Amino acid sequence: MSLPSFDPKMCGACCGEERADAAAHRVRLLQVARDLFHEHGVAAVSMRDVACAAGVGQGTLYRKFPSKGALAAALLADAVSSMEGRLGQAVAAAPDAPVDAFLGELVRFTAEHHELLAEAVGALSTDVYLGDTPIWRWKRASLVELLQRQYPQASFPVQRAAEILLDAQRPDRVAHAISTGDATADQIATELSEVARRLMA
Amino acid sequence: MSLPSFDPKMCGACCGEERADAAAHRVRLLQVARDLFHEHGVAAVSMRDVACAAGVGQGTLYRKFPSKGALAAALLADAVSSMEGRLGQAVAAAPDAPVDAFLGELVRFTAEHHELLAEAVGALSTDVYLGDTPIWRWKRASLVELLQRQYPQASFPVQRAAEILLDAQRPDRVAHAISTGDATADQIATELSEVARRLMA
DNA sequence: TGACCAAGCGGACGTGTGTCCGCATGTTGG
DNA sequence: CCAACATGCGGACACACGTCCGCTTGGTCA
Repeated sequence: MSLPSFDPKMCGACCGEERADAAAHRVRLLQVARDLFHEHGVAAVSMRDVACAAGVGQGTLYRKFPSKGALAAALLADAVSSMEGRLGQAVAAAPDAPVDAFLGELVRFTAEHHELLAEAVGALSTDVYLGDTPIWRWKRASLVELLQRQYPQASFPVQRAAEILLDAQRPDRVAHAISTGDATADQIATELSEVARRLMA
Repeated sequence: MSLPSFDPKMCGACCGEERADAAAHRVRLLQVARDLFHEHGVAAVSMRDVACAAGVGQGTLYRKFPSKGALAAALLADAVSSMEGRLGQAVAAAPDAPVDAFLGELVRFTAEHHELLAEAVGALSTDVYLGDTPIWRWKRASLVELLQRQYPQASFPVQRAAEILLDAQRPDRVAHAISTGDATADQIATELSEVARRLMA
């Protein structure tokens, strides 16, 4: 019984094969976007900036990444993959409290990548409700799995518990709390563990 | 000991007196915006549309309402005021379970005005974290008040409990759940009451 | 009543996201 | 090696939000 794994392809490429030069453009675009976002902040960098800095036209950029949110999601995909490793270790290190370990990793992840996360959810169409992003689904599935493992006899619906725990760490709120010194990532994670315990008791 | 009251002026007008014609423009703009939003949906109506339909220039519209979010907030202000009435009655009718009554009203409110709510929070600057809107502060203050009343000996921080309960009814999620038939407003409210009870127990 | 002035007005403008279509180029079969 | 063609490219374009500044007009005071 293992955690659901995250498929980066859900975020980046579309279907079909890419021409060799197109693939090169893709990696350069990701690289340039990562650098620019890191240097100036996500909100301050326009899609035009990214395209120019990479030496391609806007159309090319939008062909690879249909929106700024998709670009952010593609950048997040790497981070998620690397988190999966730490996550496995953390869960293995605390076999009787996997939820707490997971929430710890997740809050840190949220705090570190809150700008990209905000961009990734904010740019979706309004029919699909905003949280419904591949990364979010992966988080929820993992959390459901761990909640069931840690609280096998819970009397509260696990799906909803997972959603509540995820909504309680909205990127903007986490970032705000940490930047103003109201709380540290670890404090937030501990608090969420407590919420989980009370919900699932 | 009474609930905090919501001040509509926090959402609409700026300071100072308005010239007579300007006040007339304000009410016409609100009227026109309400109608257009109702007819075509908030997202499909541009600020230019509103200004044109009201027969004024964009500058005039933006003078009254500095952003589309502010316009949405001004429209919400009425709804909040009218909700305050029902809220008082609901709380009075259930003196020993005011939190549950409040959550019921709130979820219905969220479901009904989710488009305006999304617009009102989505259009804020990114320094201030997104939830920090007058309406949201009013909701949290009221909920804190009622939580303390219903659960005077809680062992969980009331502020955080209130925030969790509010984040758990994100407009997009509530609207999505209801429109797909996953849940009714009353079911969501009941579930949230249960969350409150478990958190505050 | 008339002149003065600040408050108000309106649309041109700047910047951002995302679309479109004619043109270039990598790829493949002969 | 060359031709033909699909894939990819790039920038002009459409449209949105929000700003700015010169002109207009309601209100007031002599």
